[in-house]
Amino acid sequence: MTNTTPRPSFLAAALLAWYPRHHRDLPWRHTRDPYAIWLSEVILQQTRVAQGLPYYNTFLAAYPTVQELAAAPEAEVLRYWQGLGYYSRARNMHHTAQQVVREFGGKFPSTYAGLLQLRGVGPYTAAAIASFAFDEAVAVLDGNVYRVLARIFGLHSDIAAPSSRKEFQALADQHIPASTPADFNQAIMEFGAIQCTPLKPDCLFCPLQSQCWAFQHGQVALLPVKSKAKASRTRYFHYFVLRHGEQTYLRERREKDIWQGLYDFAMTETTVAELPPAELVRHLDALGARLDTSQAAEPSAAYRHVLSHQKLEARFHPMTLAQPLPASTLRDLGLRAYSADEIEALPKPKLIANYCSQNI
DNA sequence: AATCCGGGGCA
DNA sequence: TGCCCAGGATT
Repeated sequence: MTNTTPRPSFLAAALLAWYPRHHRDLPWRHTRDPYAIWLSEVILQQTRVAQGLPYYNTFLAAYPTVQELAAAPEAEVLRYWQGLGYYSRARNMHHTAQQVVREFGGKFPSTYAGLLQLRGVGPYTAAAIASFAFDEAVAVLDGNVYRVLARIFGLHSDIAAPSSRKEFQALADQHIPASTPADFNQAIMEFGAIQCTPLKPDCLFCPLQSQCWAFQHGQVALLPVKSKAKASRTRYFHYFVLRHGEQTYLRERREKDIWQGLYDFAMTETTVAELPPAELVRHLDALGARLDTSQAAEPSAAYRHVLSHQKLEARFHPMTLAQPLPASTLRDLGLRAYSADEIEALPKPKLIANYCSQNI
């Protein structure tokens, strides 16, 4: 009888030897609870560990179980997510939590295919949960894995192109050991995050140096190949910070745009930096805003805020109202008056939270 | 296949 | 200040 257990590939063997000696001690590596693993993986989408770690702890303390997350109001969930960005992640998580509770009796699907059906769970997250929580042998493919594979095997396909996905996935699937899929997935991502970094990788002390195509060919800095994103557009936001007494008016952003579900002020947008004074007057008029004095409504300096795909330049026009805004305005624009404490509790974009912390 | 969706770290 | 990083949904 011959031994049919496949020998681990050089890649798996090297990574599995490297991992125990170098990995970081992170809280989600001490649990097999698919809920906690799911939370950590969604937070870590497009987010570094250092940035996501405090959110993970706070979020898990607020919602220790999927039932508690499902029962929470969406605005509260978004408030915990405030500052983390890509807010659809939080909205999708909330939706999925409710689905898991209602349809699956509070238990997560236990297979890659089942997990993939959940909103906000794509190939990466499904593979991560399936392997970490359920030991399914499905290889994760994140930015770290792309980089490690591209360098080790000298793959020059553009990793930004969806078509290269198959090629990298096939390679990863070929190397993941059926016996320890979770360790392999953790190891290859951690190796990319710590050793085989985007800039200045530690090739000198790399256990894979002798078998790394990029190192052997002096092309480490050239791999992976990744096409650049196109230049982003600039948008100019003009916010009307309307106050009456101790109250300030805000509204929930419902339109299909950035920051859906978060709160900001009444505003208008222009394609040039300046808002002509006549336009300002026209907008205030349309709001039915009766100002307290003939104040010149001096706008704030520009707050610049850079997203990956847009550059925002925001000016704030603080105004004191002589009377509350008319009910028709509140209805039409979705505005509501809030106290300072209530504003603190609302989920807001970083830009607005910054402004409020200095001015409200 | 292309585009949209935040924010932070580092040189 | 500019450059780099990184999954999923939508169209």
